[in-house]
Amino acid sequence: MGAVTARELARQLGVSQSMVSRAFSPGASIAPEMRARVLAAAEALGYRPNIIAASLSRRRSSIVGLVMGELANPFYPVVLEQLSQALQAAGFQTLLFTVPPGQEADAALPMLRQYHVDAVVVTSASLSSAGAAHWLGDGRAAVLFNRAAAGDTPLDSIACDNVAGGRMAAEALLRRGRRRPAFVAGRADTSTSREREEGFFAAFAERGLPPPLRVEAGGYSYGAGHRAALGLGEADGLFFANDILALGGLDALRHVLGRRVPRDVSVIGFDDIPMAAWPAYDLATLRQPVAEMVAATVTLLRARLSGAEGGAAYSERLPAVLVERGSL
Amino acid sequence: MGAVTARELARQLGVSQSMVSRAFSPGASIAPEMRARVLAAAEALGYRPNIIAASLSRRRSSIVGLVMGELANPFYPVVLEQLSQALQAAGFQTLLFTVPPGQEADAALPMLRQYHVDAVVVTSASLSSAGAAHWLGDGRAAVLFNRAAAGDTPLDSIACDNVAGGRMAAEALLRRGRRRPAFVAGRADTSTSREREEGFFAAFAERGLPPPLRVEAGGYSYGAGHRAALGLGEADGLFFANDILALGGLDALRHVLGRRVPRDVSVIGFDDIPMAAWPAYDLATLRQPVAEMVAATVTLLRARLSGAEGGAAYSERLPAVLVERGSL
DNA sequence: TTGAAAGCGCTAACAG
DNA sequence: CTGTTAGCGCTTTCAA
Repeated sequence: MGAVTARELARQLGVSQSMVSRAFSPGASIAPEMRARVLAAAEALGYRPNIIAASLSRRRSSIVGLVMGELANPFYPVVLEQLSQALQAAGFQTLLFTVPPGQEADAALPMLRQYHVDAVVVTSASLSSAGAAHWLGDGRAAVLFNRAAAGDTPLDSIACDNVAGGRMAAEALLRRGRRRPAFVAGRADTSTSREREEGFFAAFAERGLPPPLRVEAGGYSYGAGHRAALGLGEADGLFFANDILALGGLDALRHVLGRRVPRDVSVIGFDDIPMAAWPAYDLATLRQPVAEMVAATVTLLRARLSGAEGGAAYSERLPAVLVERGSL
Repeated sequence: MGAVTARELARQLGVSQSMVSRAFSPGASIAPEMRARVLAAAEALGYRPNIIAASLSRRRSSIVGLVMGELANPFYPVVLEQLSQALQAAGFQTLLFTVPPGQEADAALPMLRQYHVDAVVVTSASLSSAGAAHWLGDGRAAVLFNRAAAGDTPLDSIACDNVAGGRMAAEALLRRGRRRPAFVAGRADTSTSREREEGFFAAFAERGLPPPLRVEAGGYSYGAGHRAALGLGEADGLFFANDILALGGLDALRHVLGRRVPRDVSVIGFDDIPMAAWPAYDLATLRQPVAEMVAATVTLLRARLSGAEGGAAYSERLPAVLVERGSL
């Protein structure tokens, strides 16, 4: 380990080791010339502060834990990439934990604690109230991304306005003159599916129309969407809880049930994953504003980490955008 | 920070703090009863060793840096998920770095050094010789996943046998009686594309057949594959450097060029991403043995980290499997 | 087997 | 602005 330390560098410069530390600490009180001299020497010797040691001393790791499930849903790799890059840009590193789909993020918490991560972002998985309470009680930050906090759990959350999105899906189908709508739910334990369903059904109820059909796919996969669609032969307008389900449904409709889209049936999804735009699918959908959600998450994290501890849980809902494509 | 420390725990037990440390160190010399007593108390008080402190002291972080680009290619989320879970199971945590596609992993190295990660796994990006030398010179481990080391760089690498895979693609097309084959390359700077091409061309050359046509997509995306296929109107058998390119090509063939697959033209890809199996594509491909590659990577990492420093660079090539589907 | 003591490399008061 | 002095929480000799 040829790693040169601050002490070593200081010795060579004939200054105290503190000066090296200060040279690398943004707001520290150090003469500009001194800082320049130290940085130059550091550059020359290849010195870089040891973040592990700094973390121990500062009691702050600059590491954010990211808990993910469902990486198989193409929406999440996009989220992961953007989130990781935004965090990097904000000076955080990302410690990644993957949990099996449907399992709670709680399992990752002990590890996250041991690594003393500053904050945790949970996406495509949920955090139990107990887990959250334990975590927050420790003075750490936690943000749910694309998830709502369960019931009374006082957790920050950044997501898109799923209820409004569900309503927009309903309106789009109604504008196309669809009279026999149906909703394909994902897993009952995900807030996204529940909220989208809520908005979808509300739009029909408010117009005095009968409620749509409903089936539950039970998961978020192409195969689950495929199977779910098979039971919806008589519907003429299908709203799937997300795109990956919709793609599976679309193929079932066309290749198994022999129905034409959109002539016989309109299909609309949610997320706007890359595949939705492919010509083979050309799937209408509600686009989640991922970039804005990521930015909001990073902003929130910084506020929580620098600002006043506590404060009420913050929840932001960004609007989804209807993307009309050939399947509608 | 209510975090209880080893000293605190030791005080309550009336033992030395060293004993707490030993209780948590697998091979330490400590009486079984003592260990049990410590662990019980730890459990009761919610004590967990602070890994940051341990890392500083032990000069080993149990963190593996994972450098990725191209998360947009559906092959990599699968890799990421499996790799991260295998590493977790092996007692490592994953610090994730994403680099823009086409950029070298070198940019992440300084950060990785600062965090004193034990090893780095690079996938869907490459590591320059200079970067690798610098890294390895420091006594750390590095493994390329799904990449070959460039030229003389002495880097460990785990990948599938791309050359043999390319050959299998050629043979599959020949068995279908295709006479005007073409290869769609990805980026020239990726070893995967070059090796698959090599095997593909070799198969024709060995049979005294004229070399296939060749175009370069210039990247790994659906759109790049789509564009590349447009210039291949006269070919009757297309081998794409990977599946995501092939899917784009398939759509261009069918929806733009109006050619029927496989009647007019056979298409074959590489990787076996989930979408390849979807009915809308039903793409023949060469499946990479991801699980085996991941296992080999973890095994190699453990050997490098515990075993003798140095030793020659190790390179393992696992066989790809031909998956025949409707596009062939 | 156990305890004492010396760090790991850095940050953060506290004086000057 | 700069140097000195304590630690951060754990691992690891070295004696006992």
